[in-house]
Amino acid sequence: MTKKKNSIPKYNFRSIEKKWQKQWEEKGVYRPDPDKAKRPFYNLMMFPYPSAEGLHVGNTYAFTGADVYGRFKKLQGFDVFEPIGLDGFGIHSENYAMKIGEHIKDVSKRSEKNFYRQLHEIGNMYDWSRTVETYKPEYYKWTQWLFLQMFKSDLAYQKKAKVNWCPLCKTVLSDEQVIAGECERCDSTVEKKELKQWFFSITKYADKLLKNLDWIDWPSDVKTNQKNWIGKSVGAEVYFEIKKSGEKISVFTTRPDTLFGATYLVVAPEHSLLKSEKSKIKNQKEVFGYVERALKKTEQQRKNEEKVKTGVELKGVNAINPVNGEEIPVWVADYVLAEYGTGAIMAVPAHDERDFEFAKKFGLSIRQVVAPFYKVKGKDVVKNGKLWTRRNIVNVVVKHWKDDKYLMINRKGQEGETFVLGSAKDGEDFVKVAQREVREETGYKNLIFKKQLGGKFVQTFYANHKGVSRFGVNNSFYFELKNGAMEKMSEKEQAKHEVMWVSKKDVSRKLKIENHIKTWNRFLGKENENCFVGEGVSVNSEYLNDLKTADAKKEIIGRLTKKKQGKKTVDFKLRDWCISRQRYWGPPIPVVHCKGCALKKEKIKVLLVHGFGVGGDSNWFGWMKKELKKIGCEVFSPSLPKSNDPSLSWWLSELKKYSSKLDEKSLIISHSLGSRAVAHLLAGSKNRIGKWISVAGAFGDEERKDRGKNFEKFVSKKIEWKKVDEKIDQVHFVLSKDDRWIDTKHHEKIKLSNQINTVWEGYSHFAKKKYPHLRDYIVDALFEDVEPIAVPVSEKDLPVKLPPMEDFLPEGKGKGPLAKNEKFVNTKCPVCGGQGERETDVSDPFVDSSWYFFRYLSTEFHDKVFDKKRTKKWLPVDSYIGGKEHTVLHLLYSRFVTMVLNDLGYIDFDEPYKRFFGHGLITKDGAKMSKSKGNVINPDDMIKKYGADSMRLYLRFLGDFSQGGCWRDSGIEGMSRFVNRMWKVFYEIQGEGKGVKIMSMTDKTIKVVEEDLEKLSFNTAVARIMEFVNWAKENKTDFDKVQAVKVKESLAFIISPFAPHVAEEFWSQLSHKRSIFESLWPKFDPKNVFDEQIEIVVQVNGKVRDRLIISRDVTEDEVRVAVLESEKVQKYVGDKKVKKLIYISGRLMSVVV
RNA sequence: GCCUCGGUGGCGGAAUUGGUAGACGCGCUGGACUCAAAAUCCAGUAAUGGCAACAUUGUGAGAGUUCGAGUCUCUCCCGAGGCACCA
Repeated sequence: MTKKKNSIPKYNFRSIEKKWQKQWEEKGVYRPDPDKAKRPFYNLMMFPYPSAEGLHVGNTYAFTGADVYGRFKKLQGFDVFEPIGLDGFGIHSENYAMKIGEHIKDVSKRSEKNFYRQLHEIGNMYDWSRTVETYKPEYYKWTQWLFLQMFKSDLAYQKKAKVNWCPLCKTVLSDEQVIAGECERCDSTVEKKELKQWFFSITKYADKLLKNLDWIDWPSDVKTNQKNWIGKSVGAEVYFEIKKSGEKISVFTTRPDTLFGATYLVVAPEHSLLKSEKSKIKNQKEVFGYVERALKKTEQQRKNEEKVKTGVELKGVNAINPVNGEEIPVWVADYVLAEYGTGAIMAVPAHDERDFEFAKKFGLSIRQVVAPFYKVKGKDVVKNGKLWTRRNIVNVVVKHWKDDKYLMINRKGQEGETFVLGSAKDGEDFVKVAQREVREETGYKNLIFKKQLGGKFVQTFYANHKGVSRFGVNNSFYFELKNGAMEKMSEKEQAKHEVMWVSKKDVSRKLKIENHIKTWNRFLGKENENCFVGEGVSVNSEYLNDLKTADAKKEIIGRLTKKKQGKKTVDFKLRDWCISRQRYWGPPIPVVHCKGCALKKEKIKVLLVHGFGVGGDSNWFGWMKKELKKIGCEVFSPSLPKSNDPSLSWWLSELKKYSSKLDEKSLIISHSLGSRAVAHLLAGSKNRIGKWISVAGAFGDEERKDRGKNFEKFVSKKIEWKKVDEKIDQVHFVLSKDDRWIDTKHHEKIKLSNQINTVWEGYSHFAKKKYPHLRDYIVDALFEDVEPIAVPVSEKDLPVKLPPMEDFLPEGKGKGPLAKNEKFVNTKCPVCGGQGERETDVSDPFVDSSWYFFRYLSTEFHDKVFDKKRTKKWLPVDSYIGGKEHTVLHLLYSRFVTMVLNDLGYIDFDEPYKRFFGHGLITKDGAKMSKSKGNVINPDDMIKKYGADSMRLYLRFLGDFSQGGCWRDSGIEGMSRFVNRMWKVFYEIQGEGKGVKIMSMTDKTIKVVEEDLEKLSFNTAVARIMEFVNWAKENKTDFDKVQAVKVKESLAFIISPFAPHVAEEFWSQLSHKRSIFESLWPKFDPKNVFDEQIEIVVQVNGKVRDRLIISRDVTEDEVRVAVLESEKVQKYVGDKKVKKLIYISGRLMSVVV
């Protein structure tokens, strides 16, 4: 059998792809040395959330796209690090597990395996020795570490807050996860719930997050998204005094220049003024009824009722405008939000649409304080903020007494017709001026005033006859004539103007002057200037008059600040980041709630009062004192005078020294006769005291009277229990049945309102040195009212492992499933060692993903979050590619975390990503792919059918990477054909031809593909490659030996980022031993990029008429000659004169005739 | 309502940033090979008119700037994404 020479092997993608994937992994081609790499390049892509359904084609699209870029960088000689991991914690995964009734742990295990298999098969250059999974303790140990750093830097805090609660997911959502009042995930209506939550103070970094956007290399739309989210607005706080109360109410405004136009105030339904001024409100029923209804509204209702403004006036409450002392009404309305600004606004209806609508609805006054400003032909006649010469101008529209015609005049010697106009002095009645002007210029005298046409507007103009720049403050009026009666006019006056009546239609045509066009438009109702929100020139504002908005703002803020009536402020829309999640599948927040520590912090004072015949440290007192000091109490245990013959008054005067130090949180412990003394002490005490624990208290009157006169007096004095009751919150009477001195019956007779009788056995009269049981009892009583404080778990105890739990379902009561796990909850306090309770919330999965890129390079270190040196070497990330849907949340959070780590000195940069690129979405049949629509493409099927290379190529080709595109089955079909064609062409080129004359194609292609790759313009790069293959095919038999190698090597290179397996196969066919990805991208020869012959387009009057093929280095003169000689040009030029010749070098010549 | 990005053949999409509109691919039409089909190969393919060379029109609509506009300016229409009573 003779083997056919140079037979073409079949393109068997299955075996090729497997072969190369295996070799890459074995040889570690994609494992850069993290410490020694010379040209590090961190090519990051957003790690996926591993759904159980497996990799989505959308993921494939994103990942292979990022990989193309990474491979290109590798070919350029960079040590590219391209890691992958799984963002597996979170509600997504948990909900899915719940749905299919399996445990989340099992589901995750399976998903991980499946995902990693798929991620291998797409042929990316991942470094598989460094993966990161957020749900593994090795990882979340450091997520918890991050929380601790936040906690220590006062950036993590707990707060009771109204939060977004999703009733279906049974957890809290961040503002970012609420889309138009609905849960991002399950679309149920989000409720407001008051819960204690953990927050990160991202707002402390608002300014920096915003500022850095100025210089980071990100697409502008991503930047604007972030800018809007941060929502900085610069403005002022202005303080309004409430009349007859002295209380000041602060409002926030971005337009302090409109202060003179503030005609009322509005407060949010939550505003404190409603409480503080409650007594003054005359219509309380109405007001508080409204407030109650407003507060009950859900987000959904607010959304539905959007823009229908409601509100109630607080009758009897008036505010005083600080700039003019004017009294203005105060309203409550839910269009004012409590969370933004100060929860109160000054309403300027003339210049704010919401206020305008509100004022119109409730008949509140509207005052114009800003006039729109029109510049005439770019001439700005403002100097030092002031306009030059000012004129009040009156424009007058006059309607005929019978016809629908309007009065116009034509000034002799001037072009065009105008309405009657004149100027007025300040303070003059403009209506009268208008009438006067009409009379003087036209003679008509019976004018009826109809209305003013809109507010003032300002316009600059050049007063020709005076030779100065002026600005006019225009006022437009509309009059009707009662009849044609006229005044006699002098001939001189008559000669000045020609008067005419013009129909509505013609008026528009005749008007030439801007202010009259404006006037006319207002008359026609085309221009609504009642509410003007733009910037302009201040009017009706005393000292602000004639100032442009920007200057007026500065002026008013200056004045307010001086008089302490306001100040410049900045407000943000950004809120703190709520990280608590009441779910199971997340990293437990590493905090213990400890009462012991809270107690220590509070330094509770305890007074020990001993009994008959002993001292302050007798019996168990000395020991108890130590015990109480241990838990942080301040203990007094005085030895009372002459305890063998005790006088009540002596004892009391001694005790009073201490009782004056006690307060409502303090505790008194007394024994035996001491209790009796305490009862008297309390009865006569001025201050209230928290608790009293009386042990074996001697309150009876039948006790032994044979101990002396003083003692007798002591026990016979009656106790005023009623008074005692008023001074004490809680009383414990601790007794022992076998006490031979004390009868328990005495205690039963005492009936205090908060009295607890505790009777034990075997303690006799409590005269021993130690009673641990009593101590515990006392400590419990102390702890009862103490709010525990949050104590961080110590770093060496991390991770706080998520305990295995069979039942991980949320209950929806505001606490997470971990709360059900007593073994988890009960723990030792890391600070005091006492009994503590673990926090049962887990943290938001966005915390996991806010720092993962720090971890990849340090996965082998278990004693530090990351290696400083490596981080310095590789970060910030060189290229970050991911979905646009994360442009607000994830990117903002990770920027925040980076800034914090920078401030804490862990890193020396404050932005995590040098370059971010947001890719588009991939759709099917014009719709998003989703399981419910049944239009999901599974990458597994495609790889099986066409191979990873064809799929990778097709995904690059179907559209611009940043725009996304539409998946079509016929498209990948075509791409598969192309790959086969290319395969064949590669083998068909034998290099046995005579040589091809023009070889510029190779260099040109390398150049353009290189440029496209750098721009991530993958679709055009693929098109270029196709052109190259078409060209190679056309010339396949003509290449000589040298040319053949060049063409084949070039092909291997340009295809390699897209179809790495095929490229590698080509490369090895060319007898290379090492991977193509270990060699360098070919350099094109600039000389070869240009063709010898170029084509010059010839246009006549902008239309293409001819093309000249000409040598590359022609001069302009030579082109000109050739062009003018061209027959086709001659035909179009004819005998017309050639006006001009425009030459674009090497491209085009345009003949203008 | 506001902000951002888009609107180009039958379809996905190109166009050096003001300089040949429709690269490249899909689809379609015709042809070759085949008994036939698939695959493959060759040719054509914006519209209109013409046998043809060629001419005219043409980048959502209208206007403008320019020798020349898909690209710049203004007005409007449509679509996508984001924000939404943020003072």
